[in-house]
Amino acid sequence: MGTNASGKSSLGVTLAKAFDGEIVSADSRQIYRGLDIGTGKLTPDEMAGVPHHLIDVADVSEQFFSLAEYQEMAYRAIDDIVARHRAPFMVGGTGLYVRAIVEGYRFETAPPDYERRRQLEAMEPAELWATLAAYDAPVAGRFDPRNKRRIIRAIEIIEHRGSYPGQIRNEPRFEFLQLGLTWPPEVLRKRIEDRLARRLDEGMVDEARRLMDRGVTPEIMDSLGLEYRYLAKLILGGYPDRNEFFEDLSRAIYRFSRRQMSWFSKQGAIVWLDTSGDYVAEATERVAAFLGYR
RNA sequence: GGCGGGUUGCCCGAGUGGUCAAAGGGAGCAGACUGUAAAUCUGUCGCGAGAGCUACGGAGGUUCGAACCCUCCACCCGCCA
Repeated sequence: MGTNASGKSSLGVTLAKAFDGEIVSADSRQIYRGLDIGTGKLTPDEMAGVPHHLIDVADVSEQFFSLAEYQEMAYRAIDDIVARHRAPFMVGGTGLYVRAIVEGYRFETAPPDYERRRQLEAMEPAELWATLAAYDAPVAGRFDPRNKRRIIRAIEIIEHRGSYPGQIRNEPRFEFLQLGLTWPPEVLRKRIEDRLARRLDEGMVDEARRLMDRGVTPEIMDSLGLEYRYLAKLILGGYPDRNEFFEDLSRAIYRFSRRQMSWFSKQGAIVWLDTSGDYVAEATERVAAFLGYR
């Protein structure tokens, strides 16, 4: 199995084609139907006959698509691919999704309680943290008092099962070859800007407008982050001109990709391809070796 | 030509005699994060290991002490002509 840490490109398709594989997307936004241009989904043509899984499997709504749901669906897809004697290729840059599969995260069964969350959400960070501390002071000490979202989840878990779990043992289910791509900062910037310009040409603004017309609220748009967050702001008149929008968004994407790097570079087993060389060839060799070809 | 306002660190912007290397924001850089992860959150941010050095348009001056007061110069901006 391979994973591509940054940039979609068609490396995944190329490899899947070469090794009789199928793709399992690890992209937290391509999960959603209707987010196409802004997430850079491949067109059927670009997929070149390679089956893609975990794309367009959820609707954008108030209820988020959780990591646990992702894991469950991904496991199912991978098992299915393997059962048909084909090779699964995970592709995508959502670090947490990749890790949940690669390391075999196990989750506390504490499903989100949207009602309760609304109440907690209304609290001030300090108050919220105090609530958690009242349940379990040592656990509260591990959380940043200002990070509401994570504290809310901790409270949710405690209220659901009575206590906060200690270290949960992972159960990796597969063996992985992990491949990653990186570029020098200036190159990365350039690629991001070019890609953004291309998406705009492809009608990204209209896509966002359509979503909003269809009832996706500005709050939800905002929670989707990056393109959709900034697009909503643009559509709602939050930008004096397109240039400022473009700069803001491309910077945000750049920052995000740095965060991705920060995440993946902790992933010890990842093989970073030399992007100044023929990385497609390098990737192909690595995969061949991993799969035991020659 | 006259009167008034302005010039602050990469950018925006606060600061009107000491506690100012200078609030705050942005950008940059680094990082955390096991049920929203393109999310959420944090640290750092003039140079130097340090003593210290360099900085608030420029040059002088007042003062024990100036980004803050005075003088001249430069540029920008309003109103009058």
